[in-house]
Amino acid sequence: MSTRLKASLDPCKPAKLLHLITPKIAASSSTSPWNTRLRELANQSLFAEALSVYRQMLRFGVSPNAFTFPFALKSCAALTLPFAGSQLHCHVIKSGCELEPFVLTSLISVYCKCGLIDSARKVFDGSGQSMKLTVCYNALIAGYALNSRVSNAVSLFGKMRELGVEINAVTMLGLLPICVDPGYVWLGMCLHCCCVKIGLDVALSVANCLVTMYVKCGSVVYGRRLFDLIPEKELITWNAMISGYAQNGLAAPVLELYREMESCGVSPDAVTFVGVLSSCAHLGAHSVGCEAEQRIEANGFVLNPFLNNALINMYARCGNLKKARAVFDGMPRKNVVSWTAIIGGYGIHGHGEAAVQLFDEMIKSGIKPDGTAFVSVLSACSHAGLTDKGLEYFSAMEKKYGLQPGPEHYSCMVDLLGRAGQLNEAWELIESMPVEPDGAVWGALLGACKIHKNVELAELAFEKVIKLEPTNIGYYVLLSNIYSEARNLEGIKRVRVMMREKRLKKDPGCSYVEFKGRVHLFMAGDKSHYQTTEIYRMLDELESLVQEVVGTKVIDQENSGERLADTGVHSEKLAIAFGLLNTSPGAEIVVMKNLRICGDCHLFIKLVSKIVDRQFVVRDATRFHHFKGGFCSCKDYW
DNA sequence: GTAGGGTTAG
Repeated sequence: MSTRLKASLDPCKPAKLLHLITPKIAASSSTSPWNTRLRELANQSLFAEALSVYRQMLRFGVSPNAFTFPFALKSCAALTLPFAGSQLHCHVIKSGCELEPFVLTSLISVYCKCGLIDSARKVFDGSGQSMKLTVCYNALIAGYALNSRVSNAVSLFGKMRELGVEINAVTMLGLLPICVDPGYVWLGMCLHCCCVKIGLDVALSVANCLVTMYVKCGSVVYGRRLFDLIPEKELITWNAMISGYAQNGLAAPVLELYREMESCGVSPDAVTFVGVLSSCAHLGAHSVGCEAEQRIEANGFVLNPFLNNALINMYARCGNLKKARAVFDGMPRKNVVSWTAIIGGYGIHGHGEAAVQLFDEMIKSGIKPDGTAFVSVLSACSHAGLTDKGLEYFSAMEKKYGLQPGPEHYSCMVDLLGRAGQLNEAWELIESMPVEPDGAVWGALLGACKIHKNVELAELAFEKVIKLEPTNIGYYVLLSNIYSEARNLEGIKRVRVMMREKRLKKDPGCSYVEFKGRVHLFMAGDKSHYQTTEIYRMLDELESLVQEVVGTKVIDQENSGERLADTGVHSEKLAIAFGLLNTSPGAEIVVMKNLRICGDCHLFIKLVSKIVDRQFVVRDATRFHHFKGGFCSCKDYW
């Protein structure tokens, strides 16, 4: 027996156990009172304590029985103790309980949860058919699902049907999560029908799981339809839908649903707040996020690492780097997600040096970076112009950390080289890619061509990108703007014809400002806001002030000459005017935009900032902002 | 007196 195995079940010192077992239990030679205590502890999720009682029981010479093992095994499973689990298996065999269905099922489960799926299968196969109840199948199916052995889970389900073993709600709960796999969406639909047929859909847990399955497949609409049909929603139901919206980038519906949930009298938990915070990060809804943080503190969820990571992300994305750093520094145990969030935060705001420093610190602290951590540091390098540093990291990725760069890393590198004017190197890098370049890679090259006014290469990049993403309007606009700067009217016309043929319309740009816990959203030329008159009056004043300073009206490059669309007053200008109208003189005004900020607006805002002596932050949210469900009207927000 | 399951961050 290995020393590790021995240590895992070694009896504890008696002093430690005083609070766990009463003298009466200690004095008893019968198994029953020990089992009762074991059950109590396991049911309260005090698994380490339950195992202590089990060890003590052996020490006192009390024999475990079929009522002991399920609780002891469950504790091993919860604590992921494979050695203790296999040692318990020996005890089970010794006591002759191996074929007790309850013990059998617990054994399968403990092996599955510890990742020893083949041992679980052996236990399953070693028992007679009559011992195999639905629960045994359920435990193994869930185990296969947990260990990503999708086809094994599905074939075991087939076996159940073939042998006529009863299928119940828990069978479905094990199977439904694997239907998120694109290859098994068909199974998900079949299972849904199956649930309805045998009436399992009324079980709240199954309904929750179905909602999750649909939203994880990206079908938020089906998920929501099902959600609306559930009459008595519990916390997990709300969380499934809230997390589903959050994962699909539908931030505004998350906040709506969160409020609805509260008005239904359901109290949020840590999972709810993770979804809410990530949506605040998407929307730049700083004060909603702060409000959520207060509630998190009031509810005692402060030590939850998921929540802390979500808080870092939210503060960083909302521009409050100081607070993000404070949360990060306050975390007793930081994982790679915590580091990635803070590095990404510094990167987004152009603090490349700080991001790089943090990345090095992370490595020093012994945390191994993953693919996402590299995305955040590489994009930080590219935004801050740290070309050499970025190249260094990129080469270390594979050589030092054994991580195969994906298209997302290559697009960062193309962006990095492209911004630095090394267009040929960027092109060569794409040519050398061992993986197929995606739209973002060619798109990064196209973007670089705009900066460095290289029409010839832009045409090549455009040809490639449009094959991969023929309906992405952004690339047509980019090429059109490149032609526009080169005064190539023929080119502009060609792009317009292509867009017309494909029936593409420019996505409406929108900007938004957060004020008193509400997000105020403006489209270009928007006149639906309740302060429209004041806003336009304010803009008129600003325009004349700017005109006085520069002597001429700021030329709107994007909208002069050949126009792609009649956009009216730019949305960021409306948002700035709204901010000036409603915030106190010293306060910084943070404007978020879903598309890239156009050069004309940039100039206008810079000038206004100087003239009125106010600090503006206009965030280009293209890199992380998704309105997949289409644009919400302003009314949805106030 | 006992077992199987669902929601979570970059």
